Amino acid sequence: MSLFDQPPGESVSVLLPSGAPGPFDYANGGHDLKRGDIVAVPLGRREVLGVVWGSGTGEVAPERLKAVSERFEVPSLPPVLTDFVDWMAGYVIAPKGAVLSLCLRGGDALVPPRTKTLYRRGALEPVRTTPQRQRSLQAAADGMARAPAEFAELAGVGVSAVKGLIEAGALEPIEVPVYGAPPCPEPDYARVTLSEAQRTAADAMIASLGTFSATLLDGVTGSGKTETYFEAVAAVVREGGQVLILLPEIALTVQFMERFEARFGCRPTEWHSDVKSTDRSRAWRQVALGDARVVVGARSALFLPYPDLRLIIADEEHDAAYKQEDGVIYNARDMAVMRARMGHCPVVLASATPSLESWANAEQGRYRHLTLPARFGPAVLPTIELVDLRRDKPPSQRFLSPALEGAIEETIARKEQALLFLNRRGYAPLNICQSCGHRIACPNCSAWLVEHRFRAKLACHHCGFERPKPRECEKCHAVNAIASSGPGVERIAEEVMQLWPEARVAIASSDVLHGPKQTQEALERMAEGGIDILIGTQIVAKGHNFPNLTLVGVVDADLGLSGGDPRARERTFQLLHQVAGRAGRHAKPGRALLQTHQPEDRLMQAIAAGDRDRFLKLEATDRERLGFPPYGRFAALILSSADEAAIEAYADALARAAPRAEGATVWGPAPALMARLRGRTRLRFLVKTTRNFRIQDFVREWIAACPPPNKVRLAVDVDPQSFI
DNA sequence: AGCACGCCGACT
DNA sequence: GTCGGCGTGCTC
Repeated sequence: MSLFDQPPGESVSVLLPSGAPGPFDYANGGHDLKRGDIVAVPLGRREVLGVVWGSGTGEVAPERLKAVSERFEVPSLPPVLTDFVDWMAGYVIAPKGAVLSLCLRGGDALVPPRTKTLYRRGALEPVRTTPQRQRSLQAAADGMARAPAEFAELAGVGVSAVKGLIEAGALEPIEVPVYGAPPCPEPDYARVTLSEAQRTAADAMIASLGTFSATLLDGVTGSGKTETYFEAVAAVVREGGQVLILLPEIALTVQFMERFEARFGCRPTEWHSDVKSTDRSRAWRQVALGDARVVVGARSALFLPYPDLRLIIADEEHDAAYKQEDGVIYNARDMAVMRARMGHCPVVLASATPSLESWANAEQGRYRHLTLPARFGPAVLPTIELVDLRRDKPPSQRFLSPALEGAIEETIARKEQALLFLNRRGYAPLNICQSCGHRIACPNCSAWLVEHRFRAKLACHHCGFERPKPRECEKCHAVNAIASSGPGVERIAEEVMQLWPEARVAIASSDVLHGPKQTQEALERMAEGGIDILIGTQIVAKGHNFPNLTLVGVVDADLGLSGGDPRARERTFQLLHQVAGRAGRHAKPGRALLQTHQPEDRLMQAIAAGDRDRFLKLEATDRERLGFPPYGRFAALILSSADEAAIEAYADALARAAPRAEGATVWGPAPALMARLRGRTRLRFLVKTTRNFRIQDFVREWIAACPPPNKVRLAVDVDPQSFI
């Protein structure tokens, strides 16, 4: 696949990573080109980047072809990556160019790196020798290339003595890139003692190297999943291959890097959208050259040009953040499985609360299932209790039940820490006029405006619209009648500060903490005991270890339970499990209180009983009965337009054009989850098919029969997160 | 994606 | 009389 049959002088097909269609044919311009080569080509009156994709299609007459203008002096995209782009574009139903663009986010990696001149021992002997020259040549005897000043220092001579040897040709210059290979992780840097279960799991992963397989590494928080898969990482590094470790979000990388360094003696190559452009281009190049041995990154790290990838790990595989929701819509965890398959290497999916898909795959034997049962070290699992809000009611306009309030009181009296979890930013999610019932909504989106009292604003969490809180109702003009309804983290903080004025209280949400660095700092402050009561959104749910945290209170465990979306239930379970697991991770026993209106729901029962598998089994049974994933397949078509008439006309046409096929059902058009977003109307079709149905072919055929008009944007979401 | 071409409103 | 709004269409 890497070489063409054609002699030079023939045409090549070039894929453009822009929104332009393509690929386009070009004359090869005298360059020796093969698939994966990165080139510059003329397009219209511009010069754009492209990647050679194959031999010319011949669709355009040879005399009308323009020629490739330049072949960049960078490593080509490896065949496995170009093949992966082809496959993925077909799977997610996106233009190939759009998928290719994910592979070329290497900043300025295409500009050859700057070089510096170093010197090493040359062939010539100096005509005259002096003691200084002697010592300098001794220093150079090891053959290493160094800067003149380094030789001078090493030999204890002046720089001019070294310059003399350069002049005489005894030291010869070589050009080296300003940055060389990154430090290589040392497989045996730190001594690790693994439990028997960890050892068994690690050995199984190591034994699987060299061919494709998928493994679910399943272990409760603190069971030592990371140490376990680090053993497989070490094995690959020992053999000289590359490893990719995917994390669902960049906030987790900060802590992960330190952990990796403690185990391997140096930091891995980091890759995510927050990595600055110089570092990006360096990383891209080091990966392409095979010098970067271990890459830790978010979704986009999957598209780096690894020439020798031998292991992929997707940590926290259940995390919804693996799903890219705009541009090319894909789930990086699923794509990682296919990337591993195409690269003939194993993929390890790690989680304490596996996604139902991965769990079912493991149950059915498609994935290897490695379980780490016990908590590692002295800690015990927290006891989880349900607080029935129907009986244990908070006082009016308050949100902490007497039971939770009492537990917090005891905790801070013992000088221990409490975490209150509420996955809702701001002060109040809704503002209602008490006189007429009017609710203040976003003018651009179908969403209520959320009150942010610290900033004294009402804000839309979807488009960024902001306004001050009005004194007068815009509908009935009643004055001072707008009441805040429901709690956000700010409101819980207010309640906590009233109840315990002397306690040190902090809020952790994305409004307060800007970026991974600030988040890390705040969570370190918590870990060091600088906070008594932390009130946080899901930002606090993951990854961090708080030794003195013994109480977790979930203010509203029912959030995400209404609406009947099975995936939302699954996510609620994962989040509650994760957040409850924050309590008592060290020597002190922990306790979690979940405030709920539906303690009899099997989700709540399973959480309280710590019976994850029973929950998964029951949910799986439901999904199987309904033909929902993983027992069936979904694809969503999302139409959006600023023009109401245009979108409705197109939705009608699409509905009429829907192909009929045994095993496929089309629902819609229905208002999308956010029926209005940023001033655009959104409608959604949902295709549901049986498990082995070729859903992509169905959707492609449908769209081809009825392409969207100019004013309407159509996005296809294969395997959507939401089933309703 | 860019960038041109083209066909209608308010300006020196 | 033109300058410029952005809808439509093309780029090998």
